[in-house]
Amino acid sequence: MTRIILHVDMDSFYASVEELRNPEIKGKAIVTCMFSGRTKDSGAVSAANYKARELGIHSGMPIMVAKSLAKGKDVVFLPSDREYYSSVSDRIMDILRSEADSFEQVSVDEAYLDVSKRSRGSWEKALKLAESLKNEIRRKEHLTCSVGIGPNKLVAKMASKAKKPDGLTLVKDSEVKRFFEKLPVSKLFGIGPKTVEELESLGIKTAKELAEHDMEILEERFGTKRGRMLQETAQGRDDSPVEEREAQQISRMATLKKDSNSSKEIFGKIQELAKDVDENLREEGVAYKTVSIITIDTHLQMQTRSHTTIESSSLSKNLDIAKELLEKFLQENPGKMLRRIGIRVSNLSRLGEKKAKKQKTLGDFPKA
DNA sequence: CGACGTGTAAC
DNA sequence: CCTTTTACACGTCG
Repeated sequence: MTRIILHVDMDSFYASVEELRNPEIKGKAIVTCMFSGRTKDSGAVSAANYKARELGIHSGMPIMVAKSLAKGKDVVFLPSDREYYSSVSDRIMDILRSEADSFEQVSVDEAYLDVSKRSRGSWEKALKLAESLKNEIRRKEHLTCSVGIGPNKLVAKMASKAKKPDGLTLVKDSEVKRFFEKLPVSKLFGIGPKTVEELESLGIKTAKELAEHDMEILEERFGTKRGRMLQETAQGRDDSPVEEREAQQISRMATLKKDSNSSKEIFGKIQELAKDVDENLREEGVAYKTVSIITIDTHLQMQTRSHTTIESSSLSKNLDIAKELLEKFLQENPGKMLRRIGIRVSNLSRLGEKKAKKQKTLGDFPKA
C-alpha cells in the first residue's frame, strides 16, 4: 500500500500577498516585518521575496540588518498583516482540501494532501493533480506555490524544497534513496544547527552516513526516540498520517516597550495577551487545565512557570493564575529585567466532551 | 504516572 | 540586533 502525498508550500507567501494587494510595488524587492515597537526599526523580518533574497535578506533577520543590506536599493519594507494573510490562506486551503483524501494544514502557507485514493496509486495521476492545483491557485489567487510529491510527508516536504519558486518535484519510492543520500544532514527536515554539530562530532556529515550509522550509538547520544527518528529521517522513512490535529496549546507573546521588572507593568501586558488567548479559546470551543507564563529577559534567556488545576474556560481564572506565576517568578528572580512576556494555556479539552483517559490500574501505584 | 521546566526545531 | 507560535522529547521530582 504505497501512499501518495503532496506537500504544497506557497512561495514567499507574505511578500507575494503584499505585492498583490498593492500594484505599486509589483516587481520590487519586498520585505515584511514584525516590528516589536521598542525603537523605530526593532524587530525581525517575517518574509522576503526573491528579489529581496538576492540582496541577502532573509526571514528571522533583524530589521536593522535587512535595512543596511537594502541601503541605496529600492526595497519595500512593510509591517506583517497576519490577519490578512490568514484570510487569503483560508481560501487557498479550501481549494487544496477539496482535492485531497485527507488534508493537514501545517502553517499559514503549507499543507499536506494524501491523494493515494484519488490517484489510484499512479504517480502520473498525482502529478496531473498537482499541476491542476497549481493552476487553480494561480488562476484564482494569482499566487504561485512549490509542490513536492512523495510516498510520505517527509519525502513530499523535502521534494517541495528541491525546486522553488513555482516548482513541482516528484520523488517516487524507488527514487527516495538516491534523493536523500547526497544531502548534507543540515538539509534534512527536523535537523537544526545543534543536531548538525552533534552529528559532526560523530563524523556524520551526509544523510547517507546517518542512514547507515550504528543505531546503538545514535540512541546513546540522542535518546531512543530521537535517535530512531534521525536515522529514519535520513532514510526518507515516515509513516505519520496526513490528518488535521487538534491544537495542544494556545499562546501569545509580546515585546515590552521597555525592559521591566515591575509586576504592574508586566501584568498589564499579560492582560492584553490573555484576552487574545481567551478569544481564540472560545473560537475553538476548548477549555484548559494548565496556564503558563513565558519570560524572556534582557539576555534573551527564556524561562517558563506553569500551574495546573481543574478544567476551566474562564478568563479571570486564567489571569489569576498568571498573576500568581508572575509574582512568584519576580520574587525568585530579584532584579531580573524582562524584555518579552507571554502567556500560554495547554492541557486543552473540547468543551462538552469527556476526555477518554487511560484508566490507571492498581499495579500502576507504587507499593506502600 | 502526572506535573513542571528546558531544549530543539520549524514557520 | 534578536518576532511569533506551535510541537515534541527529555530529565527530574513527588
